[in-house]
Amino acid sequence: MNVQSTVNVGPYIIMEEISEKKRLIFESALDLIRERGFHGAPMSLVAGNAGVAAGTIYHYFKGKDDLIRELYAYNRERVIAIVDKAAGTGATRKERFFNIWNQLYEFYNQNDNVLIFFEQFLNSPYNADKSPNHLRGTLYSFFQEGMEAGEIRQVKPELLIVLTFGSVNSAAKLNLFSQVPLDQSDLRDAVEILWQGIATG
Amino acid sequence: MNVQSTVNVGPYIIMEEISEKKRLIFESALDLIRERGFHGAPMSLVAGNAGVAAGTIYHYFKGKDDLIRELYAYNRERVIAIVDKAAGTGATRKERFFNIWNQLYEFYNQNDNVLIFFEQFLNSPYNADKSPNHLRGTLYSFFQEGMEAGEIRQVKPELLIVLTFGSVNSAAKLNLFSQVPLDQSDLRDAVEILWQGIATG
Amino acid sequence: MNVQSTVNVGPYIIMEEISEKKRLIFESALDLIRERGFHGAPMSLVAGNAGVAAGTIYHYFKGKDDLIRELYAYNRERVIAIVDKAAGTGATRKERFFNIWNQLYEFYNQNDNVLIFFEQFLNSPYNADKSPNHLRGTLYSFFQEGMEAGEIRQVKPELLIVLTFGSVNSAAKLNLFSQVPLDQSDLRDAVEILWQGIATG
Amino acid sequence: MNVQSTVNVGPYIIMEEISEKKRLIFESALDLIRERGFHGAPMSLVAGNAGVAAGTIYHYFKGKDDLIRELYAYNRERVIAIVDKAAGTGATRKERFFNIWNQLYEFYNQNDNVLIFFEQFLNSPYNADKSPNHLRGTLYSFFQEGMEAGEIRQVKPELLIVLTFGSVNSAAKLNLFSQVPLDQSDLRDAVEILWQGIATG
DNA sequence: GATGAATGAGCTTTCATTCAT
DNA sequence: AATGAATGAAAGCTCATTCAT
Repeated sequence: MNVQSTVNVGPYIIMEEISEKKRLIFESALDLIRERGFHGAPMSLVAGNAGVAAGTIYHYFKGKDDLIRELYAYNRERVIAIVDKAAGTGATRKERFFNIWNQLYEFYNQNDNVLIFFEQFLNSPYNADKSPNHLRGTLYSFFQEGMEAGEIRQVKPELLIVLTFGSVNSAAKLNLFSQVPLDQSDLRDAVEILWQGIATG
Repeated sequence: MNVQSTVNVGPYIIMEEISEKKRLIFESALDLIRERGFHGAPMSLVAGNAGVAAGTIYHYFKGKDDLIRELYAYNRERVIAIVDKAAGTGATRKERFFNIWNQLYEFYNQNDNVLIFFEQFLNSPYNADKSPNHLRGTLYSFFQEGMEAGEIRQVKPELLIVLTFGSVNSAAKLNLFSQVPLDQSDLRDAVEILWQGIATG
Repeated sequence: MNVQSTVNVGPYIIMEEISEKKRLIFESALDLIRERGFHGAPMSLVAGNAGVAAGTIYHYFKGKDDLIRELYAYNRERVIAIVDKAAGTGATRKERFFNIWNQLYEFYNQNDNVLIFFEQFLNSPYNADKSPNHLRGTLYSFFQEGMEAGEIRQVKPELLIVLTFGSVNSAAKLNLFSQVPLDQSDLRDAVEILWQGIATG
Repeated sequence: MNVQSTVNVGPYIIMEEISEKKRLIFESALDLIRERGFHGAPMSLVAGNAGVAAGTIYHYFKGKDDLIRELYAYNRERVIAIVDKAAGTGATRKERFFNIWNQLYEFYNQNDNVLIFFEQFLNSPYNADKSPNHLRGTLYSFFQEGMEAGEIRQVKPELLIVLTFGSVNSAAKLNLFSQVPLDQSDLRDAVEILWQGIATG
């Protein structure tokens, strides 16, 4: 099955497999965009680095726009899966929050091409309305329930969501791209700053 | 004196004047990039919307790269000027922090073309090393002095800087581009969350 | 017996059978070319609309050129068959001429895809020398004999042939593609105009 | 003035001048299409044979479609001008008809690229409705007045128009592209056949 | 015979840049 | 300084054709 999407299999949401060719094209595009931006990722190069002919991409995607958008949807699912999994691990809400933050950080840190791609995509005309994403879903419930339990400050959940993603992104970019690498202690600082701000008392 | 740069005049950092034509070109480029991305801002359109001929741009800029980079430098100065000014207003450190955050938010909220441009630029190949910016300067001293005074948590100042900018950006984008507009109360929440996280006791 | 050609079987010229697949491919190509021109009839679409795979066409034709040329040859035979049949029906030469003209008109009127295809083909590089067709054969003899019998004006038979086909085509295209539909009376006008011009006395 | 169109200057309809570059591009396209068809006339070749760069064409035409359509409109005007001029020369209606037919024949005979282009264009998807052209205008009035004067058979004028053009085209193509060249006597035959058919008495 | 994924040459078109005016 | 016609490299994409299955 080539269409990237999700299916419900028992209690878990899993990503359907994507064809090997599609994965190669995704990987190639992701790396090129990270390295050279949308403009520096012509279809010919995406194809070349993926080891396929230029025309082959058009069997899997309607065009460059479609490729970019599917690339985003695919990686968005990866991030959602990380949040979903981390949100289920930990005894306390605080522990679960720390797990979410740390797992996201770890993911971006090891997949800086996704991090860069996301930021390029979200602020580009490909993402027509430039709306932030992930505003619904697990994280929304996580914060809402925390507020109901009196553990989280009464704030619009969407605000908490974007502050969380913003915090992870800022830390990851600082570590990856500046002369200021972050060690474990710095990361604890970063997540504690956020938690202390959003937790009650 | 067309080259955009900064000079120290007594205690103030001021921006040198830029020619009217340059300003028109900047404005045109900023709007086009916001609306259509780098890819949708060809020099001919930048020129057209600025009311000049295509060739004219090349009297002011070496090429498109140069234009983009100068556009960034110019707006970076605007942001620095806002931080510098806000950092000097307020009785307490907390007040000054709130002013900085709010002034930045206000600026991005009223200049979403700058916000979008920044995010596109910083993650693009134009910004070769993708290094976050603003890591030195007024904000650095602001946090450092706060730590020395025991009012700010002992954390790498660069981390505090990116978290601050990240927080402002996240809030501004949420307000501008989502279906979740932020009112004054939400904004107070946002800045308080951050301050509570970085302030001691 | 897939190769399309003609054989003489007794007094009749008959078309050899063509395979069902070939017929489907011909029909598909004819309709696509009529609707979208050569340029809008890619092999993949021809195959798709014929209900076969792209590769299958290459079992029946050497390539697109070959397909087009065979398509022409096939329909040329259909037209020749119509002329041949009509030329044998009618008591007088005039009656037979009217039958030829009317049968041709009827054929084109009911097969506008053939009409359009012919005009596209004959003026295209597929028909390298752009030579008009049907210059020999039944119609040639028909006119020659008419001249010998003193019933037809002494003119180069080829001229009479192209004027006849031109007259039928012009009328059919007027009826099919303009806002000026032709009724039975108009058709009689058309053929009478031609006959009055070529008949003696 | 670059836009090809017509203006009324006193009693004459004249064609506005078109720019030299445009004329070169038209000429190049016409020759290539004649020689190789639409498919064999890529923009790069059209440009090359016109002595301009590929991009230059796009200063004068929106795209290939636009070029083709303007090419048609331009040559259509040339043909209309010929008819208009010839229709005004000659003492009798018959003389004028002969002049129209002969001038048209002469034009196509000397501009076979126009003849071939017309036939390709009219039957192609460029001419979306495939409607025959020239159905109104000078020729329409010519036949209508002839009928009112009792000199021309009572027939739908549009039918007479397409028969006239069809007759000229058939003769020109026979002469140009077959092994049957037409001499002056043949041409007189051709036009007399038509006139005898459409004239009364 | 039949398939359709894969190929890659070649198409139309865009656009940063130049330069004669 | 200012113009904008002209350039031509390079982009996205199509499609006739092949070939492993």
